[in-house]
Amino acid sequence: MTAKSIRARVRDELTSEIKAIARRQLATEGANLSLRAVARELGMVSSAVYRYFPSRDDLLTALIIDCYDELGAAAETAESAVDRADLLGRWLAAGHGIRDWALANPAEYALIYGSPVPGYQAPRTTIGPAARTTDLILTLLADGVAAGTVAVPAAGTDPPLSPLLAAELDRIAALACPTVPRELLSRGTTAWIQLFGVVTFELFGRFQNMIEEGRRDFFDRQLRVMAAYVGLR
Amino acid sequence: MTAKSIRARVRDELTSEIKAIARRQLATEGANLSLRAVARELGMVSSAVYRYFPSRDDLLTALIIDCYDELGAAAETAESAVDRADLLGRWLAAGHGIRDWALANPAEYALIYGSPVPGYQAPRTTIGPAARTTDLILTLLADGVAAGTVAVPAAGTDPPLSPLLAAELDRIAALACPTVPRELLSRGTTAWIQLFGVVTFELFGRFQNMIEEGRRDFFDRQLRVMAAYVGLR
DNA sequence: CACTGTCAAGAGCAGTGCTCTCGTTTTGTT
DNA sequence: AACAAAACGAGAGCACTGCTCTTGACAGTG
Repeated sequence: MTAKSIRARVRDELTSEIKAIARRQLATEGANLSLRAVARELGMVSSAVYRYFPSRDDLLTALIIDCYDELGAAAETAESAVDRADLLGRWLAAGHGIRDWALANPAEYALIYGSPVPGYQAPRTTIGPAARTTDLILTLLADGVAAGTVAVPAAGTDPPLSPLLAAELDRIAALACPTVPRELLSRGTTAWIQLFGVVTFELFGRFQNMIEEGRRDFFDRQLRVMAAYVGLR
Repeated sequence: MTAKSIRARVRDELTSEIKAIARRQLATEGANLSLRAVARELGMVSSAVYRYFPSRDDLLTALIIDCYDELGAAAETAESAVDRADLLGRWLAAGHGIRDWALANPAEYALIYGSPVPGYQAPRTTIGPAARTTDLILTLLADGVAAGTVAVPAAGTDPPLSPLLAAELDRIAALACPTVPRELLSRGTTAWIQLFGVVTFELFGRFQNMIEEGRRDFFDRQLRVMAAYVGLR
C-alpha cells in the first residue's frame, strides 16, 4: 500500500547501478568481469555487493536477461516500423536490428550467443527473454501463412525429412506456431541459423582478411538469399 | 647433425605433456584454465611452466593451433575417403567430420570458434591451421568447376552483389581459388557459414528444447540443403 | 522506546598469473 | 678436461580474484 520504503528504493537503484557498471566492464573484460572491480568503481567494498547479487554468476544471469531483452526489443522495434504486409521488409528490418545491436554491444552479444561458460548453467528465467527474437521470426512466418504472402514449399523440393526430425519439427510447431506447416518451419529455421551464423562470424572475427568493407552488404545479401529460400514476398 | 640433446628431448616431451594436461583441463575449466593447476598435475611448480610457455596466452595459442590442426585433419581424412568425383559425398563427409570432431571436443571447438577472449589477439601463426577447413571447401568448389559437376549459378538468380562486395569476393577468389566464379564463391560462403552456424548452435546449446534427438539428421539435412543451393551434383 | 532486519566494512581463506632470485645441472666451446 | 653460458626447477613474493564470516551502525516497525 504505502510507497516503497526508502530502503527498497535505494536497493533498486544500487542494483541497477551495479548492473550498469558491470555492463561497462563487460566491454573491456569480457565474461570474466570482476565483482571486486565493480565494487571498487562503486566506492563500495566487495562484500557489500554480495548483498545485492549472491554470487558472480547471479550477476551474470541478470546481465544475460537484460541483454536478451535489449536485443529482443531492438529487433522488435526495428521490425515494427515496417508495414505489416511487407514480409521481406520486416525480415530485413529484424535482421539488421539484431546485427546493429550486436555490433553496438559486441561483449553483450558474446555473453549470450558465445561459448557457454563451463560451470555456468543458464537458469530457466533466461529462456523467456531469449525466445523474443525467435518468436519474432515465427510470428513473421505465421503472418505470411495467414496472408498467403509466403510460399509453402512443395513436398520433395527440399531433401527429405527423417521421421525423427519431422516429429520434432511438428512438436515445435504445435507449441509455438501451429499454423506454420512443417516444411516452412524447416526453411525458417535454416534462415534463422544463417542470420545468427553471419552475425556470429562477423563479431567473432571469422571475416578478417576476407570480408572487410562490405560486411553490411554481405549480411543484407544473406538475409535476402534466405528470404528467397523461405519464400517471403 | 648430432642427435637432439637430452635437454631438447626432455623439453619437447614436457612441452607436449603440458599441452596434453591443459587440453584435459580445458574440458572441465573452459578457456579459463589455470597454469598453476596444470603445474600441480605435473608435479612441478608454477614458475617452472613459464620456462616452456612464456605466458598463459602462449599456452592457449599453442592449444588453438593444435585444435585447428586436429579439426582440419579430421575434416580432411573424412573427406579424402570419398570418391573424388562425388562432390556431394565429399561435402557431406567434410561437414560430418567437422561436426563429429566438434562433438567429441566441445571445449576445443569453443576455444577456436567461440567468443574471442577480450585481451587476446590471435597471432599470425594461427591463420594457417585455421584455413585448413575453408581450404577444403574451396578445393571442393574448384574441383567441381574443373570437372563441370557444380552448377555455376546464372546471373540474376541470387540477390544482386554490391560493387563493394563483388570486389571483395574477387579479391578472395584471386588469391585462394582463381577458377571459382564469383557467384559460386558467394554461394559456397553461404554454405560454409551455415555449416559452422549449425555446429555452433548445437554446441552452444541453442537447440535445447527444440531439436534434441534429431540433431544429426538435422545437420545432415542442412548440409544437403546447402549442397543443393551451391549446386553440387 | 526496543526489536528486528538490513547494510557497509573489514579481515581472512584459497586460488590465480606472473616476476625475481637462487642453487643446480646440462651444454657447447676452448 | 676445464670453464663459461645457458637452461632448469624450486621457492618466495606481489597484486589480484571470488567468496565467507564477523562486527558495528543504521532504518523501519511495533
